[in-house]
Amino acid sequence: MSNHELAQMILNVIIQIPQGKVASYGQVAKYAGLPKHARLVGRVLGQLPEDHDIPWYRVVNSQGRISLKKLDEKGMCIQTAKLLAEDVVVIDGKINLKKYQWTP
DNA sequence: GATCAGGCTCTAA
DNA sequence: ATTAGAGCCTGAT
Repeated sequence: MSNHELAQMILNVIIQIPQGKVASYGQVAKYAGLPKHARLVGRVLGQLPEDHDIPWYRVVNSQGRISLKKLDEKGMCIQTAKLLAEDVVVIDGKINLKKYQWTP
């Protein structure tokens, strides 16, 4: 299958994350039917097309932390801000997964 | 926390 | 086509 299809599947899962909840990369990968492709999820998000309704900021790593690379300080800021705007408490780039992890 | 190893895709040579 | 390096990860040491 093409990488684009792959991206579609992943995005399709991500857009189903309800407001006020977050999901981990591995979780998204799993629900997209890609058990071990957590890293690919991150990659796809990084290469996002311009025409997206993707709440990428609701996707964090398995430890409830924001995994953006050092270069993306701004992106990280935006992500925390967006989450905070949705009633998700983010403290120093960390989220309480107990409360906010998405469980379909 | 920090480190290691495992697992998987992408890009470039 | 094969090889090598790197990446917005994960689970265990």
